[in-house]
Amino acid sequence: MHGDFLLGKKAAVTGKRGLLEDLVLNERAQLVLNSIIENYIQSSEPIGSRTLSKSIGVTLSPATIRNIMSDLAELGFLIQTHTSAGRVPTDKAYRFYVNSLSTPSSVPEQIKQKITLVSTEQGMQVEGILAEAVHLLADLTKFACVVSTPKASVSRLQRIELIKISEDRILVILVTKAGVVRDKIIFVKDSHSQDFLNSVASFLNEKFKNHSMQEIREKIHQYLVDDRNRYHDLLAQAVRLGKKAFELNNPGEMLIDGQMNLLLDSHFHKQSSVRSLIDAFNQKSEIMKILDDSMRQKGVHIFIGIENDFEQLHGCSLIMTSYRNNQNVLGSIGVVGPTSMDYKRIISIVEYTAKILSETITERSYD
Amino acid sequence: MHGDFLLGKKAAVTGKRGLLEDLVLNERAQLVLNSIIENYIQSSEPIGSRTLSKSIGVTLSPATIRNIMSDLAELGFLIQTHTSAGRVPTDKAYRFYVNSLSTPSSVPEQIKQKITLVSTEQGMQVEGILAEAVHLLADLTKFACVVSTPKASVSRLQRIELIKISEDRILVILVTKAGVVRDKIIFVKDSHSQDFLNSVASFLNEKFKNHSMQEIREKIHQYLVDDRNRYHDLLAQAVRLGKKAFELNNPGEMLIDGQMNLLLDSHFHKQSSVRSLIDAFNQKSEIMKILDDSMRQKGVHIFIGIENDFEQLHGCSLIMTSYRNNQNVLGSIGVVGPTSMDYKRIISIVEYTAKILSETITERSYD
DNA sequence: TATTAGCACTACCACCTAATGAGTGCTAAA
DNA sequence: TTTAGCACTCATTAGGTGGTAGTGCTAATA
Repeated sequence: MHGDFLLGKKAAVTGKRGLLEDLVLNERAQLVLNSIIENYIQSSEPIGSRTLSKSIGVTLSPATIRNIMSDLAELGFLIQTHTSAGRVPTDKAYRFYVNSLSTPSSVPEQIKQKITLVSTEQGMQVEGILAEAVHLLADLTKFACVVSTPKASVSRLQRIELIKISEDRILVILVTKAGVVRDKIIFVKDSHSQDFLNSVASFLNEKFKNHSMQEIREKIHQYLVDDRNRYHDLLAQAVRLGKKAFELNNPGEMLIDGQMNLLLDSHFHKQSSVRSLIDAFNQKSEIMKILDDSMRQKGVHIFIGIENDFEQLHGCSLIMTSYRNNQNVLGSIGVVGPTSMDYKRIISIVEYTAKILSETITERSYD
Repeated sequence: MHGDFLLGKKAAVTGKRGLLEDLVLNERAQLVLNSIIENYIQSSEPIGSRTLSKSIGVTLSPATIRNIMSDLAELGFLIQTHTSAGRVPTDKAYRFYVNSLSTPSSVPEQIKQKITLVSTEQGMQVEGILAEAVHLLADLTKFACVVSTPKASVSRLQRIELIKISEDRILVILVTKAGVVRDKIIFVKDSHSQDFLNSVASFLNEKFKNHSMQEIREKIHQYLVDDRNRYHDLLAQAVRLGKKAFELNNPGEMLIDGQMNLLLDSHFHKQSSVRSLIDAFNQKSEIMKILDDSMRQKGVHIFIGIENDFEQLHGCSLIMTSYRNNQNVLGSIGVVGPTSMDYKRIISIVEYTAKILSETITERSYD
């Protein structure tokens, strides 16, 4: 293969190729590639050999650069839109570039200040804080941003209240450790007195405080199948009401902001891609999956182009990370933008926003 | 003035002109105007005399139609984008057209069925129902749709609960007659026992049930300034907590859906107008004003072009109406689209959706 | 052997031109 | 009062041109 000589020593010695992680380009090729990528991120226009030979630090003639570019193209890092056009980085190139970003660049003071503004208001609830965070992120990045609300199943119970609202309706209030208040109304056949509901509530509080909703549901299920509990009246009723109360019927929600930013972005101006983008954002469940995935991992999670599982977002890159209260992961927040986004900048902003968001929520939590 | 002969008898006799309401065009002019508008709504392209002479029912030569069109243009109903282009209706024309729509067209069965689907799920809260309604509306109309959540100040109290969450935090739950549950956390200096909070809550419930939040705030204010109450301890504390609890800190919210639809619409494809549209939707307070306005009036409220007070929406038409629980107006819902929208269709859909929305919410209310 | 200069070639782009066609207004005839 | 006819306007389209930014290849150079 032609491009072989571009491979750095490590790869040349071990002979490993094809696996991206092991692929090491020689210094000059790397310089050229990075330079192309950074130029393209700036200009959004195909980069030619002459342009590059000027903007690059080292003195290399256009012809030399052409040779290098040609090899990089052969290795799949660059493509041409047409014969006589400059080169454009591929997803593979971005991946290489992002992997080579060692030191996470720090957020400029000016932007830090903007982010610190999040939710100074005391009365603000968690949902409000999330909305503000995602709005801020959209504003700073000029891309679409998403945040998932704290997962009901993993949140831990701080307090439950049962309030009789009418003969057949009971208002259930769940307060989680993270400070999220969820309310829902359950319908019952038999009327219960408020006093009775209070006993049930304090029973549930005592038994289940600090447990996750998931655990609670499992325990309730055990009670239900255990015959011995059948004759204990309060217990039986409590369990029956508790089952309804802890049934989660909201499938986990997410907030989106700045979708419109994407439509303005020149990269998505082709009619077709706009359509599918809109569809993508209407299909929240798919995006939710990606958010869920990045909850399970530490640090910032980057999906470039086709690396995410949602086909309609294959033309985008996603930068996702989780937010926490203390050490408990609650949900994730991130950015959806063109593959040619300014990764350094966006990654640092997402990271910092998530950090501030975590701190703000932790302050308000009951742990 | 040239166009005088187009005026119908009523106007010609009374001599009233200039006021749009009194302006009556003769039958043929009206036919031509309506035909132009309906054609334009369909095609979004300037209508020429020849095209019209074919599509119009009556046999009129292009030349005759040209004469009529020329007069209509002079009266301000039509404009030309350039000399040799066909004619396009003005805002004034749409207003005339909408005013002349006497019988509200009925919603096709097929669409009715779709709308009936709203919120069959029992556990759904009011906010969820609103979200579904606005999403449905956006889907059916393919425009941007907005709905305001029930105004806190006019909603009437069904029940208040105070729950001690930590030494300095109290969770306040407000349930309104319309079935809306609002929760917020208030911070207090002195710790209170749950028992005490219960007494305060039952005092507040007794005193204020069925009163609007606005009234309640006023009454609490009276208590506060009345010296006689100063020595009654429970009362004084109750009032103090109540003041905090009923302070409304959410400025009234709104849900938006289908903004992206507008950006796809050919009418907004000029770069400049897209920008300002996006800005418009980010500035929710202005749209909120319009929604508030249309709460105060009965029936469907139509703003054509510059008729609304928000300059950035001067290129749009808005179809707004209120939704209710029983007879109490809670908020409003509507559509934002191009001035050349299919008024008949959109009006009927908005009307019907609001009707179904009202019914659904009424079913769940406590009145 | 690696680099570079030179050259032929390609394809987009911006510009111009001419032809087309859908529209108008005006006038005179029906 | 209506309409046919005609001259005119102007957006749109297609074809043609030159310029430009890029390429690949080859031969000369360091």
